[in-house]
Amino acid sequence: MADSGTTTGRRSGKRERLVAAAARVLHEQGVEKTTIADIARTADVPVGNVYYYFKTKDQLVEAAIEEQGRTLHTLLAALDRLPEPQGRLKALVRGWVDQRDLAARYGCPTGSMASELDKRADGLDRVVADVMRRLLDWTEHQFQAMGRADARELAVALISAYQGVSLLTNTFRDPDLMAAEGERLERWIDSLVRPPS
Amino acid sequence: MADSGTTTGRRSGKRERLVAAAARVLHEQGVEKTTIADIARTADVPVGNVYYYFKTKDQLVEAAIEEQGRTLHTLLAALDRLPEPQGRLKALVRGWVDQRDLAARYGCPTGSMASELDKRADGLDRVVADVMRRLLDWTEHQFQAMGRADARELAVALISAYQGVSLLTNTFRDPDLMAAEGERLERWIDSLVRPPS
Amino acid sequence: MADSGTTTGRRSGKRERLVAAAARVLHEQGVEKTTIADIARTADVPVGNVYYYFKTKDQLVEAAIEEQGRTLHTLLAALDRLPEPQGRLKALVRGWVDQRDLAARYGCPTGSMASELDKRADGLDRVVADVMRRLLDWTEHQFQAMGRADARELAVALISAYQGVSLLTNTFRDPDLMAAEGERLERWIDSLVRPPS
Amino acid sequence: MADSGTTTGRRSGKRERLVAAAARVLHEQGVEKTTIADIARTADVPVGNVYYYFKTKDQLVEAAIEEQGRTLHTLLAALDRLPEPQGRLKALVRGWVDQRDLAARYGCPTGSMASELDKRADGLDRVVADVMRRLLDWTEHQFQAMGRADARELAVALISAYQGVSLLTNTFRDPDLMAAEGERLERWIDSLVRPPS
DNA sequence: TATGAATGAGTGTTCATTCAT
DNA sequence: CATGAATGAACACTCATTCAT
Repeated sequence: MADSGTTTGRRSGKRERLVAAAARVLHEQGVEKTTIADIARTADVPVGNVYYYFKTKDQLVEAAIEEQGRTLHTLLAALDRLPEPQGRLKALVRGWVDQRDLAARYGCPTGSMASELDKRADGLDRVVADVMRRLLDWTEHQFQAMGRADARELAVALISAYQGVSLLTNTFRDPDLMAAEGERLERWIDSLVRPPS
Repeated sequence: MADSGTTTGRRSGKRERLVAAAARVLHEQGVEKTTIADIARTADVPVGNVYYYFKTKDQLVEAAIEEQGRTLHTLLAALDRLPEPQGRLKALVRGWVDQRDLAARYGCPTGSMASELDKRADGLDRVVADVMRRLLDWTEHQFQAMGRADARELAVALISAYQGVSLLTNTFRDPDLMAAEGERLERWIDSLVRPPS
Repeated sequence: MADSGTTTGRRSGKRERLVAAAARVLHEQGVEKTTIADIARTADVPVGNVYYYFKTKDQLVEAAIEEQGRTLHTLLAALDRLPEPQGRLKALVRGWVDQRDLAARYGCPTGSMASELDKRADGLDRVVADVMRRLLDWTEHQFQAMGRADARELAVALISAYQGVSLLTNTFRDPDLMAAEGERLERWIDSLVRPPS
Repeated sequence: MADSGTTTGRRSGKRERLVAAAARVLHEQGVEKTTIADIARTADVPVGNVYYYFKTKDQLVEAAIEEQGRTLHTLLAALDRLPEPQGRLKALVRGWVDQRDLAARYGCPTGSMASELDKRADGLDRVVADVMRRLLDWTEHQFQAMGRADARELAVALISAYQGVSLLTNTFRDPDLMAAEGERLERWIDSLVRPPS
C-alpha cells in the first residue's frame, strides 16, 4: 500500500521508471546538463508523456530528490535495527565506503545535488536540504544515544567529513580516499564512546 | 605583482575584469546556469568583445578557476610566513570561518566548481582538481612539519571537513555551522601536536 | 512511388517540404549564403522545427543533394526507355537546353553545389560527387552501347561540356549559349555513331 | 608604370600582399568561407589595417578577381607571341593541363569564383564575368584567325570544356581527367584547321 | 598610416514546454 | 492516457566593420 500511485491510479510503472531514471541520470550528469529527453530515453518513456506525470522539469527533479530521501529512509531504518548507536554510525560509514566507486565517478548523489541546487532559490534547494537534514538528525540521535552533549556538533562533523571526502574522492577520481577516511571515521566514532567509568 | 598583462599588452583591464567577473558569477550561479552574457554584463564588457579575450566559454571558466588558484597561492604564501605549522593550519581554518557568510550563500568557490565540473570529461575537471591538489599538498606539508607520519591522511581529513561543512553551511544557509566546525577543527589540530615527551 | 515516408511516418509532408525548399533555395543562393531560417521560411516551417527532422544544417544539405540524385535517377530512367543510345544522349542534351533559363540564373544545381562543396572536406563533397558519378556512369553506358571503346573519355567530355556551358550561361546570363552548345553537342553525338561499314 | 600603386603611393607592398593572399585563399576556401582575418593572416597584415586599403570585403574580393584578370592577361600576351593560332590554343590547353593538380584540389580559380558569385547581384558577378569574357574573346580571335566562321561558338565550346572538366577534376579529385580531356581538346583543335585546299 | 580592440547583428543549435490527435 | 510533432525563447559563437590612439 505504502507509496502506491501518489497521483496515478493505473499501474503501468511509468512514473516510477521516470523517477528512478531521473535519480540516476541527474546524479551522473548534474541537473542543468540533463535534459528531459535524457531522462525520458533512460526510462523508455516518450518525451511528450513525461508531462503527463510531471508538469515541469523541476517537479521531476523534486521527485528524484524525494526518491533519494526514501532510499535514505530505508537505509536508516535498517541501521536502526542494530543494537548500539556507535555500531549504527559505523555501519553508516561502511555503507559510504562500499559506494566509493560510485562516489569516485559522480560524487554523493545528495551532496552534488545540494551543491548545484543551493545556487537556486526556486524551492528545490529546500527539498534537498530536507533530505540532508533527515540524515543529520538521525546522526545526532545516535550521538545523543551515546550520551554526548555535543551530539549536533558531532553529527555535523561526521556528515561534513563524508560530504567532503566524497567531493575529494570524486575530484581526484580516487576511491581509496574514501576508504582511508572511512577507517579514520570509524576509529573516531569508537573514541567518542563514553568510557564506563 | 608583475603578472599584470598575462596575455594582452594594452592596459584596459578588460581581461582582468572579465576573469574577476567570471570568478564571482560562476561561484554565485554555477557554471551551467551562467551565460556569457551574464559575465559580460557584470564585467561591463559587450558580449561580442568577450570572444576577443577568450575563444570559448570553457576557456573563460578555466581562467576563472586559475584565478582561484592564484588567490589560493597568495593566501598560502601569507600563511607560510607564520612560524609554526599548527599555527598556519589554524589560521587557514580561521580564514574559512571568516568567509562563512559567503559560504552560506554560495558554498566554497573551489568545492562547488569541483562538484559541478567533475561530471564533465572536458579537461575542466582536471583544472579544478589541480587547485584542490595544491591546497591538499600544502596542508600535508604542514602536518609533516608537525612530525605526523599520517600527514596525507590528515590533510585529506582537514580539507574534507572544510569542503563538507561548506556544503552543509550552504545547504542550511547557516554560517554558524562553519563557525562551530572551525572551532572543533582548531581543537583537533592542537590535539595533533606531538607532545614534547 | 513507394518512397513516401522515408523516415517519418506521419503524413504532414513537412520533411518533404523542407527538402524541396532546401533543394531550391540552396541552388538559388548557394550553400553558405543560405540560412536555416531561409529554408524554413520557404518551406513554411518554424525554425526550431527544422531540427526535429534534421540534426544539422549539413544533414539538410545532404538530403537536398540526395533529392537531386533522385531527380536525376528519374530522368535517366525515362531516357532509358528510348530505343537508341545516341537518341538517349541527345534527349539528355535537349533536357539541358530546356532548362537553359534556370541555368542562366543559377547554373546547374549539381554543378554549382559541387563547386562550392568541393572546397570542404566534411563528406558533403562526396555526396555530391556520387550524384555526378551516377550521371557520368550512365553516359558512359550509352557510349559503350554505341560501340565506342573510348566511352569513359567521351562521357567525361559530354558532361564537362554541359557543366562548363552551364557555368558560362550563368556567368553571362545568356541562355542562348546553352542552346547553341546543345546543338553542337547533338551534332557531335551523331558524328560518333559507328558508320555501318 | 603598369600596375603601381593604384591608390597608395607608399611602396610597402601591403596592398599587393593582400591581393595576392586574397586571390589564393579565396580560391582555396571559397568567398563565403573566407574571412577577412584569414586573408590578413595569410598576407601577414593586421586585420584593422586591411580596411585602410579596402573599404569592404567585397572590394578586396574584387581586387582579387582583377588580379586573376591580370594574370590571365599576362598569360594570353605570352601566348600571342606564338606564330600560329592553333598553336596558341593548344598551348593554352597545355597550360590548363599543367595546372591539373591545383584544379583537382580547388577547381579553376575563375570558374569557382564565377560559380559562387553568379548567385549574387552585387556587381561582383559582373567583375568575374569580365575576366571570363576576356578569355572567351581571345579564344574567339584565335578561331577567327584560323578562318572559322563559327569562331564564337567554338570559343564557347573550348572554354566550356575547360571549365567543365575543371569541375569534374575537382569533384573526383582526379587530375587525370584534365590530362585526358586536354589531349582530346588538342586533337579537336587540330581537326579544326582549315585544310589548305 | 598603422593597429589592437570594440561592437552588434546574425547563425546554427538546444530544449523546456505545449499541442493535436 | 499516449505520443509524435510543434514552438519559440535562449545560448554560444562568428565576423564584417569601426574606433581610438
